[in-house]
Amino acid sequence: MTQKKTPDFEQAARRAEALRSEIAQHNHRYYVLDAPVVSDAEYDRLMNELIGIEQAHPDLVTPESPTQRVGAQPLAAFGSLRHTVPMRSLGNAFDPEDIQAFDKRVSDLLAGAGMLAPGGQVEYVAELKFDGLAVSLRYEQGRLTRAATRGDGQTGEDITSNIRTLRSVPLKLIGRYPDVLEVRGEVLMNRADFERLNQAQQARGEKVFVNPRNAAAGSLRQLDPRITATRPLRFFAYGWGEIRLVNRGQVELFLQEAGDADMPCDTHAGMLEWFESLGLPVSAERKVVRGADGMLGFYAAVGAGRAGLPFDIDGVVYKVNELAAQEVLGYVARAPRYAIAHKFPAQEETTLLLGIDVQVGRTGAITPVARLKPVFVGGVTVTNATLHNDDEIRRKDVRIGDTVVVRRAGDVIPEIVGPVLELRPPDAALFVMPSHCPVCGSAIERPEDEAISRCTGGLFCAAQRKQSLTHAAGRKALDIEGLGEKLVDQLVESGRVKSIADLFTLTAEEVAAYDRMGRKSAENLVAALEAARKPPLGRLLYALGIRHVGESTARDLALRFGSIEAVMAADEAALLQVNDVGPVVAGSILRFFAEQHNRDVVEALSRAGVHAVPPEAPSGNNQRLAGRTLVLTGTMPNWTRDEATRHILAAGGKVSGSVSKKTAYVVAGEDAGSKLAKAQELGVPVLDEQGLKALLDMAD
DNA sequence: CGTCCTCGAGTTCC
DNA sequence: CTCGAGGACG
Repeated sequence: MTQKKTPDFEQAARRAEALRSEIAQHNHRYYVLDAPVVSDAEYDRLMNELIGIEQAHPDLVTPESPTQRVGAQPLAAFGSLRHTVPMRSLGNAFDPEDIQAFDKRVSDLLAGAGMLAPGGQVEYVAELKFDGLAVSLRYEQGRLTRAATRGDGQTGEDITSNIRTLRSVPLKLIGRYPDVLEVRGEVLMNRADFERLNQAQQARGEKVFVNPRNAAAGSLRQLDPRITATRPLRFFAYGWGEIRLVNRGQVELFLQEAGDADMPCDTHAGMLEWFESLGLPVSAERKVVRGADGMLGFYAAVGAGRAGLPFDIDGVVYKVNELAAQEVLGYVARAPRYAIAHKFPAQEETTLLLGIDVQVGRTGAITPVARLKPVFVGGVTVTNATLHNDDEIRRKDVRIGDTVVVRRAGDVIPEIVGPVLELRPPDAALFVMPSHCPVCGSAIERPEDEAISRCTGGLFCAAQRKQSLTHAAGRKALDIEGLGEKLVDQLVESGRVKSIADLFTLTAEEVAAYDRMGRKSAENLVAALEAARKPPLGRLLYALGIRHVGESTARDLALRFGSIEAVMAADEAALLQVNDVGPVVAGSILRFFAEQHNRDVVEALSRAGVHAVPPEAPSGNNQRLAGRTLVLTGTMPNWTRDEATRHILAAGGKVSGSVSKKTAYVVAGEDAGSKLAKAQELGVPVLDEQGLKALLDMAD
């Protein structure tokens, strides 16, 4: 084989060029238009063919070849790059009033400049505000030459070789591109890709990322572009810095002369379309709107569809559409006057972890609780967050003094997501589980195979005594209204109340003597106690707080045994007959009633006039739900969850908390959550309140 | 013995 | 709501 095969070489060159253009087109279709026309396998085949040709003819390799995305060697450090046009930040708005004020300011200024007819409405482009990293890409003669992070707005880090690995970023523009184009946009990661990346990181024992934003930032700040190449990063263009247009090859024009006939467009919306025609990815979630109402409408629509987006956003952005109008409005300090960011209430914030205290639960469970520097997140101020247990703290690697990310996800309960390691002070302290209960001084033990540490003090521990009283007074137990935490504290500390039974000997006079208790509330409490003297047996059993006996098991025990004496007399074999009672639960019940002080409480309750009502045998008429399990989710228009539960139980059905194949129906109300999705996934029939009533033959 | 289902327990803020 | 773990079932 000789090398002098000119026709061969030319054929290879043509083929290589054709392949590059085809691969670039597929990239464009896949990453920009989101409409691929070839399979991954076919794409790989094209790529492999190109690699083959380039290996045979190294002269044919060009910097824009898709094989060269990961060409550069690892860097020792990032260089810095100065932005020719600064990357500015935007003013922030949080309320509708802020937006109305913004619209008024813009309208007044434009009307003053004669650019808006009296009473006319300003046109804006509304876009998403991505929760990623702002970057600037510089194209010269259509070729990607430089890429930089935002940095301080004047100077950023040179991340050119990392940006080149993003397949959604074209290495070469298509169509009628200008001499120089600086594109501003955002690099981000889809939530699903972020989850997958973290799983892989964990499996390899490498550090996991706190959120998609941090993952994107970490990926972009890799000194080795080969690592960046493996990370699923996306890019969206939304603005520009320097633009140099060539007018018949001679005259240089800058954006500051927008409105000039040689600009390819005279609106922001037109500019975004132009970007698309150059092969740059632009988010389709954008809209031209008019006035404050138009902006707020977009905000509401995006807010409603937010969970359905594949990536995180922290709000929306409005920009005056006319470029000439933007120019008139100009800048104030560092932010443009023609644009504003309308932020969603943050769902994640960072704050300082001041300390970790422990709480003692009803069963003695010791729960570490994070004390946080108060932080406003998702509409409320958060100061505490549970850390669950030792393992959890170690898994998340949070230390006292850390700056931590706090989240209030879909639900209400705040959660510590993880520490921001870059901000960890050198003296950050590890949490140490105390060896003795902070309340009663008893030893804290953690069984070999369990995650929870427990105070061994039992009811000797004031904390456990208080918690068990609160539990017994709860809505699902004896339902004693007016017995709040403050009063329980006082009753226990004064020694007046040692067990549930003592509650029923309280008089209004006595209660009124305690702090913050008026005559009236004391009487209300005594009345509530009176009403609680005839609880259904299941509720009384639940109120006792036997380990592993919850609401549902207590009800099953009541159904089988009919009286508390019968439960106390039952042996293991008898207990095992009950639904959901196995050796562990049976052992727990036997041990509970073997304790003399627990038998004493039952006895004292009876003397205080508390007599449980045996459960009615299921009434024969209307047992249409017998043996069926239903799951409730969301808020129903008329019934509360408890009411619906009662009706279902009365019809012989069961209510469970989780959806599975065995679930007969899911009853979904307003704001139904993940359970509805699960039901649809498993093909479980879904009812609304009307449907449930029809099922119960109670339709109104 | 393994897998799936369900129950229990703990939790924040207003 | 979510996690962990006990129980039921194949």
